[in-house]
Amino acid sequence: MSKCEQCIVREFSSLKALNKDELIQLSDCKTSYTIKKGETIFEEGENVNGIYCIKDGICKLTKLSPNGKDQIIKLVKKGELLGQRSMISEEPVNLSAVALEDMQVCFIPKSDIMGYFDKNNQFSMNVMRTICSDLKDSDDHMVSLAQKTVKERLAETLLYLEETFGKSSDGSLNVQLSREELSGMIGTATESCIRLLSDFKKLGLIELNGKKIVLKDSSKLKRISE
Amino acid sequence: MSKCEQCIVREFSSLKALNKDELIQLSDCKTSYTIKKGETIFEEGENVNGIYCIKDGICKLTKLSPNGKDQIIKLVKKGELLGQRSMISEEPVNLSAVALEDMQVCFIPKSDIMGYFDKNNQFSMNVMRTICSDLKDSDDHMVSLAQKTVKERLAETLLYLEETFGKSSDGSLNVQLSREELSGMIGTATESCIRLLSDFKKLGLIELNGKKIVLKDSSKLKRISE
DNA sequence: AGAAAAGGATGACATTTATCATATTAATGT
DNA sequence: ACATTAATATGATAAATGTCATCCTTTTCT
Repeated sequence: MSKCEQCIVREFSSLKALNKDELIQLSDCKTSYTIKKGETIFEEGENVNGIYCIKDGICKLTKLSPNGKDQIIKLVKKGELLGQRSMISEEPVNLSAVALEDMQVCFIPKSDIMGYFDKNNQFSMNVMRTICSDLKDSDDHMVSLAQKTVKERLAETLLYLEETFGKSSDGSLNVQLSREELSGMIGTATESCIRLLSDFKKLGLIELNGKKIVLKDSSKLKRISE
Repeated sequence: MSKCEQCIVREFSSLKALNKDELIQLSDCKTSYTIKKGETIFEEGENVNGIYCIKDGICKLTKLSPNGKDQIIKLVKKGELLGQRSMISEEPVNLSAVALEDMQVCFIPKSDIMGYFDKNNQFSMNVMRTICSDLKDSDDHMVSLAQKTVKERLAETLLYLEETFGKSSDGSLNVQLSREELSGMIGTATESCIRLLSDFKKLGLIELNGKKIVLKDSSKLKRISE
């Protein structure tokens, strides 16, 4: 069993407020899982009863629309926590979490984490600030979806992906999404997304190589995204 | 100066966790304002440095899109608080608040409310739960904007307005929005919104009388909204 | 009251986006 | 390795939505 106090990713989340003793305690109650690409961590409507700490990998948070399509609400990466909102609201999770690549996650039962919520003020403030930040992002995203064209949203999303996940050695985005998933992020039909990617490629803004996408002209993409 | 401990609307917000002494203290530091319809309470980017408690009236929270249109993120009514997210994040507000009708609001400086945040656990939990609920609503709204047609969103919004604000004695929605504002809620061009309202009227789903809207067939609207 | 401005409604048309069909390419299972 | 399936790509077309122009109605101002 790996030890929380030696785990680097805790520094990136609200857990950084916990002291050494608290982290040692945490190590005893957590469960580690390996999640394969495509597997579900939890599903919309489930009672999760705890939080997941992402040690490695990226997952998507999706919500099923009545039309049968999955809307991607957020991508979550190494160092972030899942299930905080649900834990505080004492409600089932409202989103599904599905791995986009192989993941390492640790599950901490609600009973074990809620104690720090009362005792460790800094920790609860961190959680609150994270949720506030999510809310702000959500507001911004809403304006995009409501007011921007699909083309603008695609450009915006590509820039967001590069900014958030960086690029790998070959220059391509460090997160691989299927065309369908990318469509699920920008809220459009898969074919429309593919078509616009082709357009961007013809305009020399990006390069496509299977799932790999390289941004060639970020400043022009930036201009399109507004 | 009116007294918080005698104010009924506190029961509807996170403030219900405060005890009598705390409320009496609050009365001394709050400032009451009358806001006329159309006036701005605060603007996107401002440092608000406190929260507003809405004693009476309704306001819209909007965010300006790069295309120049105002997207309405949320409507807020009597009993609710404004500026909580900004206060916790210690950031400028990300939304503007504009009165949709004459309002009574009380402003409580951050310095006076933050104390309860540490001392009164129930109060801070209430605030958190409110923000969590906003986040959940925001996620739902996002899926609507991304995946539903304008017609579906209009039907959904009309039902939401009736559910949230009720109807007045003549059966019309108890909140009056201009066509432009309604468009700003559903994320569409004003003309498109007007056209669809006319369609709904021709189908006998609603009645229009100036700004007044009466829902005549909620179950059919419900069916359209999915 | 009357003028001016704002808001609402509607037609004509352009543009964007979705849908359906089908081809091509890549991934997967046995 | 080959068949099967899934993912990507593209064309043709329909449907949804936005834009511009114009007219009508209501509100506001003096």
